[in-house]
Amino acid sequence: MTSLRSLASELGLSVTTVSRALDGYEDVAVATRERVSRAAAAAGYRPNSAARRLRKGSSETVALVMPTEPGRFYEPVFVDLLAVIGERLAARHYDLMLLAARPGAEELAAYRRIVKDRRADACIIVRTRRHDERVALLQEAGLPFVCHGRTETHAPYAFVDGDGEAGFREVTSRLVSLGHRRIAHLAAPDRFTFAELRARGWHMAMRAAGLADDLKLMCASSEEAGEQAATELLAGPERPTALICATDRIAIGAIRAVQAAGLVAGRDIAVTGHDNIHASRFTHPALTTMELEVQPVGECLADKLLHLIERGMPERAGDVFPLRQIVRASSGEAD
Amino acid sequence: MTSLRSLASELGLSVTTVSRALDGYEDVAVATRERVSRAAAAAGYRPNSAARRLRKGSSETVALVMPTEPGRFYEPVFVDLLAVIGERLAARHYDLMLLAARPGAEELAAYRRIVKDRRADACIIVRTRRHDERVALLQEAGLPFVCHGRTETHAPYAFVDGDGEAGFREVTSRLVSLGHRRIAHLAAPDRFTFAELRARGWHMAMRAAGLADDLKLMCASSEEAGEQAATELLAGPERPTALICATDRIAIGAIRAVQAAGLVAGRDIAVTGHDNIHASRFTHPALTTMELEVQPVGECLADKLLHLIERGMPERAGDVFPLRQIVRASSGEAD
DNA sequence: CGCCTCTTCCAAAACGTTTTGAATATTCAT
DNA sequence: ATGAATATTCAAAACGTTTTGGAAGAGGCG
Repeated sequence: MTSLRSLASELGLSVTTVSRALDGYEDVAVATRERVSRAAAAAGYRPNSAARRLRKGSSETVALVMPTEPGRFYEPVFVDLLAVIGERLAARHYDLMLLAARPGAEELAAYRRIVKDRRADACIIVRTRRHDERVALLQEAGLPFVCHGRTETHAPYAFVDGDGEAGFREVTSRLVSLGHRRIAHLAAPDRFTFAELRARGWHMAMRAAGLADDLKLMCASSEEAGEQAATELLAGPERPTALICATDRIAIGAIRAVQAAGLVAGRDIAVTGHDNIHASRFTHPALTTMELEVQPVGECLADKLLHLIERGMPERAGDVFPLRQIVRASSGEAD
Repeated sequence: MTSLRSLASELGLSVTTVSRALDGYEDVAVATRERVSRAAAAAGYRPNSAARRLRKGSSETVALVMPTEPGRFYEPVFVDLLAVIGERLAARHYDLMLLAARPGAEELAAYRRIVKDRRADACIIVRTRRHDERVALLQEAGLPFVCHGRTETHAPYAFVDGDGEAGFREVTSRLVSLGHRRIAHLAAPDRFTFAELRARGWHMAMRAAGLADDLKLMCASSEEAGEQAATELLAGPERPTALICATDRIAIGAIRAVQAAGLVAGRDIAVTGHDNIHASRFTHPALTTMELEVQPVGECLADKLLHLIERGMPERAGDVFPLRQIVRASSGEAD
């Protein structure tokens, strides 16, 4: 392990000069700077991170606390997101630290530790909620963070999100133009911002079409909850002809409910979801859904994070990405 | 942020004594030790990790390099595994660092950096291959590591794995006892150890039953590859009556191939997989498969890692966990 | 009392950087 | 030639911990 000192003695320079040369300071002669850079590159020198962190008081690390709800199902896309972010951060010599904590007290304690011990220079918040204590905590502590998803707060904050509202407006309008009139929405729990936004999209499209937007039921994002909620809607006085579901998991449950009612999804009743999870390709009929592309989102998130750490709040604090609509058989649009 | 120094001056002791008291050294009076512990607990003191790392020369970090093959599909279970491991490590004040790198040169470079800069005290190797350069590299470097999955090496090494061989023996025998005679195996690429082991299980069960074990095709672990390989087998001279697939993704493709051939999976042809991925519940018919429980595996892996770091190779270097068989309709066993 | 052993504590060094404040050359204007 | 300004370089301090190598005091023994 080459240290600054060995480099310095090898070059006949002081440690100070070598350090400043590598950091590109103006007060070291150009010739020296180049000589040092060459020697450092040749030796494969990388500053000792512990020493650097100790001295600078920063950790060159980004933390991500995973909310590990028991039995929670993670979309594979989450891993891809981690990969994209990790790669982007690594290119700038930042580490990605992963913590796991159950939402609630344990989760907040994890964030507090990060803040107090300065374990990380910034945080990534995922599965953002409408009223999010994590956001409040980090804002108060002044620790940079970027949300994957939006929250409701006064203070400006950085986020990256998919345009769920537009996405659900679009799918709703499509079904309206196919002749559907009783279009129901199976919403996710409204503590999550994404659930609120998707519901809003459906509401807006329904009103724009002059249709009643009261066929709405809220349920957890699981197949079981979706099946139960859909069953309830199908048994109601005004049976809907379409079920717009907040997530694919809910939609998969809804398809089962439709089958159980002796109906055929995609023919008698249109069903749509959101996420394009792997399973959505293999339901019967295959699920019409929409998805957020992971690569640009991950890169945007990482870039915002770096900007936030090194240069403060970026010009555009929040970025909303369009969703890609994926039309399959379950929505009865195929012809 | 309370430092050792502030604690010391508050207690009227030297920094040395406080440090040693907290580390439980014998050469500090019991009374003092307790007084210090109490004060530290009250102040919520945690040693500055950068300083600690710098001084001790260890990083108190475990690294996991994700192989990010382009378009690679991650099972959600991978995230759960991360969560379990992360939690277990956190309890012992170890951080989990996540790196992303494409298999090959980039991946090895990542490991080399970890070794050279001592970025981590240990590594976790996932998706272990039969001839694994990562294993060789870490063994040579003397950096502790635990594999998720097995490899082929002379030197002893630590691993945690599912008993794919027994699992595939079992499912094969079950089908034999149902009357199947031409049972094919759709194997995953044999550079992965798991593929080899699962194939071996199938081989052994077939031979034990006195059946020919030549109906075997290798393909990538994707729906497309599975479909193509199954189509080929189904078109062969001796059409198999059962397709034992190395992974659920292959099996899902196989089910499609069966349908495309005008046959019914679970009635005309039995299909089975491995992994119990989310989608396996929603194929038609639902897929018979097997799974490795993530909680005990993750905990075992983390414990091995900690043992390796702090006390060297554990008594039992490798642990093989039984697989849970999940019988659904696709194997025609349901009646 | 002198010597030794234990017990308990501590000052100082060390880990490898970055940063501060200053010293030493060099150049330029007068 | 002299002083000021500028361009380079560097020694030393600092970051907060752990570890080394004693020191001071208490107690026991001859």
